[in-house]
Amino acid sequence: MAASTLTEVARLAGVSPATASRVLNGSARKPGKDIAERVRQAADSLGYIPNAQAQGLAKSSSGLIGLIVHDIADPYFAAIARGVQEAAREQRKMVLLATTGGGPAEEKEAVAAFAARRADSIVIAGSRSCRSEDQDGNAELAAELDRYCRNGGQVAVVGHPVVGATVQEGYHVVRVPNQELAGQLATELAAGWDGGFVIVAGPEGLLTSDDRVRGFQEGLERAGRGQAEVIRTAFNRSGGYEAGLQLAERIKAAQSSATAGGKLCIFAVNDVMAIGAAAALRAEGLRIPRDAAIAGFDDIETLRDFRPALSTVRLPLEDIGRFATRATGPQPNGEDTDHVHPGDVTGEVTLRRSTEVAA
Amino acid sequence: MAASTLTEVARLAGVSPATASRVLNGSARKPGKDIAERVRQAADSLGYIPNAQAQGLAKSSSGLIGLIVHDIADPYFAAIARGVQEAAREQRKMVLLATTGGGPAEEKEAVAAFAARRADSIVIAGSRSCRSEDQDGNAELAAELDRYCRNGGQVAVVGHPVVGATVQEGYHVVRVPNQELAGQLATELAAGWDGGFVIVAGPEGLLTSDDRVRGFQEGLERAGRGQAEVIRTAFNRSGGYEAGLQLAERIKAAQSSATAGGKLCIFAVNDVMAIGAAAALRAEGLRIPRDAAIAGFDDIETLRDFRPALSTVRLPLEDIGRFATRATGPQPNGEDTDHVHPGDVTGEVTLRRSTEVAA
DNA sequence: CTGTTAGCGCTTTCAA
DNA sequence: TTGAAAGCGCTAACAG
Repeated sequence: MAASTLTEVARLAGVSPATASRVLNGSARKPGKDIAERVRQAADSLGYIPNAQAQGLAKSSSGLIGLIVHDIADPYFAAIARGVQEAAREQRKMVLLATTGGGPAEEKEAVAAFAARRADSIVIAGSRSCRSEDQDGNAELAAELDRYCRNGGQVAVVGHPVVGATVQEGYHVVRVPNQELAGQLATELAAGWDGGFVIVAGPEGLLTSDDRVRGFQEGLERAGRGQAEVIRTAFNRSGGYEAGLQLAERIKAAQSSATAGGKLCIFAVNDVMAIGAAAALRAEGLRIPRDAAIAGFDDIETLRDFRPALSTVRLPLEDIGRFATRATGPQPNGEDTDHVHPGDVTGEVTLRRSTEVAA
Repeated sequence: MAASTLTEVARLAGVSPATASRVLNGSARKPGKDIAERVRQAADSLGYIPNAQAQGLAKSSSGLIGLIVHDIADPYFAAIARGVQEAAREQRKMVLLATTGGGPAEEKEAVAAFAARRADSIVIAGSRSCRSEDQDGNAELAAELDRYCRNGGQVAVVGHPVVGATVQEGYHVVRVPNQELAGQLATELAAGWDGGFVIVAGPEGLLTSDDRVRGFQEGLERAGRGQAEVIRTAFNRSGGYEAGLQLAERIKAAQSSATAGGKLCIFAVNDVMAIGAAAALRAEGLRIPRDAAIAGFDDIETLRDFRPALSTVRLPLEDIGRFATRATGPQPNGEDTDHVHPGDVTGEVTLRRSTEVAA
């Protein structure tokens, strides 16, 4: 009743398990054609499926790639996951998924679980945090990762290195030029906007958010504008919504007062927050871009049909996942390929309706 | 350098591996407190992480749940995946992800891969197809699943049973009342709409799509309306977009002709298609609901901020994933709980702006 | 309660 | 080229 084993196949074919193994799985040595055929027949007459656990045990490698995300239902992570999945398929590996909600403690657990499963590599997506409350967690995570690498594991992190992680072999970082791109966005926005700016950001210490804020401020400065006010809130839709509510008040107040001069351009540090903010403004009876302009970051695919179309920075999310995964995989076998960066992440400022000045 | 083993821990603690195993992993028997402490200390002084592969081999079970989706970046699947992930965590298992693009052949491969890894259970999301081209694939998939179940695997399918699968122990189906709900949607829509209806559907043979079409037609009939025309296209955004382009032509023609009487209400069999169709109409200069009404199905979370708000049928996607996963898990240990359905999937018609008749 | 002894299914030297 | 044997790390009978 139980799945049949290599030994059974071997017996049926009248050969040793060793030979059967050599035939059925890729071995350096090639058994005789006749024998090979017999084994293969026996194998599929028994419906033989190799036991990956046993193989893994014997070879001490599992063909598994661990992926850590905050939330797989978040389109940002889902897009990255797709890329990871594709790259995994290229390497003929399977992906193990862990959802952590973003806490380093859970991430550490996920790494340990992956290590236990002897995952060949681990991809960590999702912003790092350097808040003091996360300090211990980060340290533990770093330690766990360290150990994993020391035992031969490969890890790739999207965005920033894990805070406190020792640089070492097997540890890759796929850098995302959040700061530069946010700067560009600010520059381009400033060129067509003479009102004020306000930034809707995630909690201080969230590295991705901080980078984008910093970059945006720099861009503003380069454009000869003053620093924008920063509103800190949750790094998700509802955070954006709350901030939007606040801003709506303010905008309406400004409109009714005689001061009504410069309109506000809101930069939310990611698309999902931007959508939340936009929803709040709309709920308060404001229109975009008539009453306020708004821009996001990421260019989430599912959100592209949103109207007014959201100005944002396109990030090649799927590629990011792919690159990260490839970085942990076997070295490409091409010759000149090893000093070519396997993938430099670049983004693109994409201005759309949501930040157009009224005609 | 390599991860340390149970044997090493045991040696350091001065006990037998068996004892070490008993204290470190949940065994029925409890070793003495003093000994237990020694072992535990040894374990974390060595940074011991149990080798799940070895455990799996020995216990012949892996703590893995395989999840099969068409595309993890599709918000529909991402939402289900989140539910699966949560339920997996409840069962202290990890999820293995396979993305198939929807073909039964790939699905079969995924099942085989899961079987090779000795996944404890498999959850298959994504519409079944009964198109003739998929017939062979379905048969093979069914056979693979069969074998998997016979070897003690648990499988849950979302929506419909795999075409041709023999009903048997360990095979669960989480039914989704697509047809009924589509019927209700049609009824409610018909109550407030006196124009015509047209259905934008996926390819014939896609069971989910077919159910929704059938249900909608029935609802129309019950409301004393004639059958709606069905436009077949791809079961995704671009399918919706194409259909939308066609319809836009038609609508504009009707508007310019004197006939301009009944407006069109478009029912797209899923939200993503609906959004695509809406985008096409908009691109052609039409407005919703002024020039046409439109409704979808699923109530995808990310799409709720879309304007005009999309009328749709809310499906508890996350619960669906959860239920499916739970169905494959250990029986709940409560007493009366076993004749209580672990989860009946129900949906809810949700009418919003996109189908409002102009005031 | 603890230790000993076999495996789980496969790969891989090492001989033949 | 093939087979025999040892072992990957852990669990589970069975003894002690």
